[in-house]
Formats: sequence, structure tokens, C-alpha cells
Amino acid sequence: MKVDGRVERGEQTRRQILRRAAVIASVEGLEGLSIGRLATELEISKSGVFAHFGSKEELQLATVRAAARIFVDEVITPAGAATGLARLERLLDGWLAYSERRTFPGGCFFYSVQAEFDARTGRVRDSIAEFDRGWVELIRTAAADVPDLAADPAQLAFELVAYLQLANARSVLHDDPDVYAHARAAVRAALDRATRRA
Amino acid sequence: MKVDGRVERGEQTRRQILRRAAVIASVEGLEGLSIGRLATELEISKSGVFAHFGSKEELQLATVRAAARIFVDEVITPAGAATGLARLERLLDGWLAYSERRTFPGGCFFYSVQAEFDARTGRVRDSIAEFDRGWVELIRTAAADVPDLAADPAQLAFELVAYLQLANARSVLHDDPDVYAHARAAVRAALDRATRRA
DNA sequence: CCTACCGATCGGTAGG
DNA sequence: CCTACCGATCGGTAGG
Repeated sequence: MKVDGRVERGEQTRRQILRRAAVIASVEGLEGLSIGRLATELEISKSGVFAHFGSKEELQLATVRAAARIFVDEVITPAGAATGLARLERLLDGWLAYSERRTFPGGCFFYSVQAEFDARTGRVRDSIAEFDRGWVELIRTAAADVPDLAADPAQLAFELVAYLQLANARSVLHDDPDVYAHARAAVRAALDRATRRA
Repeated sequence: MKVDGRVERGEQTRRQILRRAAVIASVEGLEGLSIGRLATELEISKSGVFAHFGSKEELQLATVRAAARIFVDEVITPAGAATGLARLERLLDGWLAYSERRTFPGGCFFYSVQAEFDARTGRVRDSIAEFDRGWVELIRTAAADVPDLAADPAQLAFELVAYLQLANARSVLHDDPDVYAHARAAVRAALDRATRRA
């Protein structure tokens, strides 16, 4: 074992690269993310960045994984051990707060890169699609776990996720924070309908 | 006046360039659209493409305008002279059919480029944002013109547009046409609620 | 992690 | 519309 801390510094550099990469990609996309630009911004050499990943595709995949960890920390973990309606509400509120506080400057990282890669093929697209499936499935399952739900969980999940996504999209495109109020009203009304006693 | 048809051929070439540009951009984005690639695919020289626009930004702006004309022809014009609830329904059905039939291979052109440019600055982003404002305003106005509407038109328009956008996004990302059924059910339920007599 | 490269492609220009 | 260029930047490699 080396004791001069070289490995440790290497991992720290890698984390710095990925943090910056996720920030850039949320604005410019994962293709617009260039190794040369990352190197310039982080004040290391281009091959210094390159050596951590071996190819641009691996850099993109590692960036998606890093963004997924941030998403989990900011949206899913805070929902904690809540169950039933409280859990669903916490996940939805958590997502809206995550988008609104601009954890990523271009809004939700996954909205940006999904639209960029949705019509392509390859491992990057696949990893993004898998993340999206997991998120929607999480919301569907949380909806299904609400006692006496008066709605199809999959249909309700579709509608709820639609409100979140449009709020993020329109707030970034129009610099308009008011759309979050529309999204919160829509979520509230949908949950009220779905939990109304027959 | 020239009578050898040179100007006419020039305009035809320009139209061909823009049609191809809109198709490419719906998959690869307006930045991924390169003048060299357009030239290769259309079998003309790179400077032959360039001469029509003078800069990449002008090519991008012309592509947005060309896509807007296609959108109007496919979604808005078919709604014709219908009024009230019928007009709103025709616009929403028309949009879902336009997305589902893949007028653009990457799904709705404007969804793709909005996500690409939403966090940038400049004339291309401004033209895309203006188009989006116009579309949402069209839906809000159509909703407001429904007699005895039992909902806030702006809130209803937000929810309806959200269903359309998520159906497009998820059908492209997951090659899953079933999401259109979710969107149509959500639209139907929202319109039923909004037109229910008190 | 570095310097020093490679071929390919980018947007754009000159001159016709 | 063409050929023939330009400087800049891209992802990636060699060799340390």
C-alpha cells in the first residue's frame, strides 16, 4: 500500500471531475460536455481528465451515475421511512424542491439528458432510460401503497410525474418560478381525488 | 429577371436543407446538427449549405421556423374552425397524433430543442421559448373559450400540456407507445372534470 | 498526473 | 452552387 495519499488524491480528483461534469451536462448536455473544457475549468491537463475514464462514453456513464447518487440523496433519502400517502407526498414535494432549488443549474439533470439521448442508441441512453424507469416505478409503487387508493396507480403516477416534469421544463425555459405553483396545485388536486372516500 | 430558374432551384434547395435539418435536430439536437453532415447527406458542398444561411445560428433559427410551420400544418390547422370544447379536444388529439406518428423521428421537435436550449442564452433559445409560450397560450385560450368551464383555464392548460409532453418524452425514451393511452385517459378525465355541471 | 502529438471534424472565408 | 483553404477544437494515443 502506498502511504503518500496518491490514490486518495486520485479519487478526490475524480469526484471533482464528475461533480463539474454533472453541472455542465445539465446546461450543455452530455455531448456538449468536452474533456478539454473540463480540463480547462478544473485546471488540470486534458489527458489528466481522460486518464480517469478511458473514453468519452465512460465519462458520460460515470457522470450519469454521479448525478443519480445526487438525485437519491436529495429526493429519495429525505422521504425516509414514511409510508402510505405521506411517503408519496414527500417524494413529490422533494422532487419539486430539488428542481426548484437548482441543485443542477440547468434544472433536473435527468430531464436534460433524457431529451438529449431519447432518440439515440447505446449504453448512455440505456442507463438514462433505466434511471427513468426506476423513478416512475418508485412513484407507482408509492401510489399503490396508499391505503384505499381510488385510482389506478400507474395512471396516477403518469399524471403526477407529468406535473413535475413540466414544472421543471417551463421554469428553466421561461425563468418562471410560478409554474411550480401550478404543479403543486395539480399534485394536491390529483392526490385529493385519489384519496377521496367513495 | 433571370428566366433560367436559378432562383427557384435555390429556394427548393433551401427547403430541402431545412426539412432535413429539422429531422436531424429532433434526434441529435440543434447543436449536433452540423453543416458538414447536412452537406454530405444532401450531396452538396459544405459551402453550398453555408451560403444559404451565413452562420450556424441563422441555420438553427431557420430550422426552428421551418419546424414551426410543420407544427402549425399538422396540429393547429386541422383544428379548423371548431369552437368551444370541440376545438380544445381537436388541438389536444392533434398534438398526440402528431407526436405518435413521428412527424419528426425524434418525437416532437420542440420538446427536443427546448430541453437542449432551455438553460442557454441567445436568439435560438428566445425563438424556442416564444414558440412554447404561443402554444401554451393557445391551449389556455381554447380552454377559456369552453362554455361554463369549471376550472381555471391556466391551471387546466398546465395539466393538459403536461400529459402531452410526458407521453412524447416517455414513448421516445422507452420505445413504448402505451404511454399515449395514459395521456389520452388523463386528458379525457381532466376535460370531464372541467365540464361537469356543478 | 504531465507534454506532445495524431487524424478528423467543426464553423467559417476567399475567390470564383 | 463549386474547390480549396483557415484556425480551433474534438476524442484519443504515446511515452513518461
